[in-house]
Amino acid sequence: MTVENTQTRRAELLAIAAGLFAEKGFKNTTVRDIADASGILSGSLYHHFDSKESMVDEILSTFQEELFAAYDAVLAGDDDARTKIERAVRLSFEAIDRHRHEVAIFQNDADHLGKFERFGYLAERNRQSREVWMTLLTEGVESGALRPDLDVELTYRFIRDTVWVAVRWYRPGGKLTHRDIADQYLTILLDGIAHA
Amino acid sequence: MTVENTQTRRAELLAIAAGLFAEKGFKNTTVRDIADASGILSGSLYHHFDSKESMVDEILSTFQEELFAAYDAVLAGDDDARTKIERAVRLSFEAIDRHRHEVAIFQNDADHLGKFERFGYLAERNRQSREVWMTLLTEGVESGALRPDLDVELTYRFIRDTVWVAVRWYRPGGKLTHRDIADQYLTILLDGIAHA
DNA sequence: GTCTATAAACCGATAGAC
DNA sequence: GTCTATCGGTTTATAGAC
Repeated sequence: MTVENTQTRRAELLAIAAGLFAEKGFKNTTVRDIADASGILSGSLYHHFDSKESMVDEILSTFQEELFAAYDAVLAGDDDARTKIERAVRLSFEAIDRHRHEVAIFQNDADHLGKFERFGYLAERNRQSREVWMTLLTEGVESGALRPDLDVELTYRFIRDTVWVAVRWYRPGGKLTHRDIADQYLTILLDGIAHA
Repeated sequence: MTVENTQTRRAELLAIAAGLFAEKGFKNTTVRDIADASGILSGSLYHHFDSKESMVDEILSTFQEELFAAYDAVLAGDDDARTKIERAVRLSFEAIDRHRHEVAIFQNDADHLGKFERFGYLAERNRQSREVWMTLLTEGVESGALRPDLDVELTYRFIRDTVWVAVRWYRPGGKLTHRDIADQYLTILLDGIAHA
């Protein structure tokens, strides 16, 4: 088998594993589940990967690398504060659309996995995410785009939670695109649901 | 042992189990974990409960009964639409404060448990919750309290998600009380974060 | 009401044939 | 690259002594 096909097979297996991890949880997914879904036996998986842990490791680290590169691009841009916040929110919903398995795994299992040394980068990424949002929100308040009496820390948690938790019900190909949902969420977040 | 003490012991064991289920997840908590934390051996737990499943069943059903009685009281009241929405939100944060283990278990494990017949009432409670919020929001739009162009279905999901997901970081005795958090969340939800 | 002891099933992972 | 076969450990749950 060529190098290309080997890497393709590896990616295929990881995609199958990601779907199962997202659906059932990491601990609740057995290597036999992954092997069954892949049409091979459990022992054969160990030709491709060291362990079940190394599979979820590769899934999460690859995703996080791509996600944070996108956040960095927003931060480095020269848009005003409000536009940057909008871009960061839209980017997150796009990640849910394109990588919903990875987002779901991160949401459901990162806390537990993060306790092990091997997954220390997950906690580091959490800090990095907090820094991105706190920077954007503080800039927003200082520039007058956001209400001056805002509790920035609480607002950060509010945005983080509301955005990522949408992975629980969002399905690509549904009535609303990820762009529609981002629009609606931004309207509520910025202007509220009360009648003006 | 008296009936009172027997029931007290049962409640003690359930409280210990709830804490572990909330922290590590239902599947990831072993009966040995529960027994260890209770100061007895795993076999002894089966004198009190049929199975691990029946423990989480009792924990969740008891909590849901109390929670939905509270929602019903809000619906049955004669407050205006906006006040009812505020009361329902505050009530949810109070539930997170008083029953955070139960809320966490519901958030993390209800989807998976709900697939089994025994836990069919979880899906039924979800429908009931949706009905409560859809009623409140529709009433809010029709009375002019909420923006007329609101996507009610999406707003329902937004509120549901944002409220319950707070159980991930809220800890009683922290800097902010559950009342403080409800106030801030309602301000953001109703009026947004943008500068007027 | 708790303990001792253990059954029966399931889990992650390995060794070696093909 | 996959299969056969299996090891060692863990899990839920049970039976019976105390």
